Amino acid sequence: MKRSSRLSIALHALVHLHAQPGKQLSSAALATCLMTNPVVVRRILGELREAAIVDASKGPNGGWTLSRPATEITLRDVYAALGERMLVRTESDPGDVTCAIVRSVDRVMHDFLDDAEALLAARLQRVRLSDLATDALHAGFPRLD
Amino acid sequence: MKRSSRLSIALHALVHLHAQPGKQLSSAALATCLMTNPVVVRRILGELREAAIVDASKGPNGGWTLSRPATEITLRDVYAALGERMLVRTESDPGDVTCAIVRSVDRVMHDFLDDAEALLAARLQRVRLSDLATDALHAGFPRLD
DNA sequence: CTATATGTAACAATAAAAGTTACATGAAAC
DNA sequence: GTTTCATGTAACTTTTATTGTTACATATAG
Repeated sequence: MKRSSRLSIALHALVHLHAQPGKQLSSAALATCLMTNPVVVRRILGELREAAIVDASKGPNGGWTLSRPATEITLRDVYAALGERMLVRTESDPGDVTCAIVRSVDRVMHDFLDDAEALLAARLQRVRLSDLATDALHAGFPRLD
Repeated sequence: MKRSSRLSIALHALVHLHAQPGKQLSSAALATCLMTNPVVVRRILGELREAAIVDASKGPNGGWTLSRPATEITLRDVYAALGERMLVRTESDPGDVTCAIVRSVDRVMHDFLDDAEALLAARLQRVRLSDLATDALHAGFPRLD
């Protein structure tokens, strides 16, 4: 599989959970839907559980459910829960930081990326999980601007 | 070395070129500064050459120079020349696109990232190479907002 | 012609991400 | 209580992307 599909997998799983409200979906069942491994599902949803986005229950008929309505889950919540950076951080060689130019480049890029990251987060916050689910049927999607 | 340091290396090299105007710096010399390999320098600067940001000349006393003043080179130019995506594209399993949910997630994320990418490019355009170079000496840096 | 630079292909090494196996833990059903 | 079926997690393997390296062709100044 390609790089950084975690967010994609997470969203896909969440939409599946939303599509079957009240039902507990097991990691194995989700793994089949997502064409991946149950452990991968547990790893990713485990992070969402810590962020109180989903709940997990063990034992027979156990599995995953949404902790709250899909209208109250934004993509920012999911993004933050995964602790990922959507922005690729540009990094210099650690042995290279004695050079003033390198430090300057790093500092400027760091500031820029922090700034951009906040901007992205604000935009992600405008998209709700329910928007995603709706979009699976209709083409309409809230404009970002 | 860490992931995606190409932009960082490119900027570092460009500032070095700017710091010694008129002088031709060889890939080997730059590689020493950047703590990397001459071939890596050639690969990266080669892309900048195609974008008419730097010039290369062969033979003795050959090397790299800026094609135009550092005040006329923006970070967007460099970024675009490298053909990189600062935003990590979220990708789904190719065998999975028959699922309406996956396609929906992919479409929404694709739209979102395109949108965000344009936003980032606009911001990068405000930063000139000369700003970076100046920053290597002074702490002042143009505010982004 | 020679020395020295870029240009590039081919390959090796490294690092990050995902996939897999194995097993411990917990909760419901009987 | 014991059986069953789920999550939780550690350890390891596989895969992929990136970077580093070697080798050599090409061009150019002197």
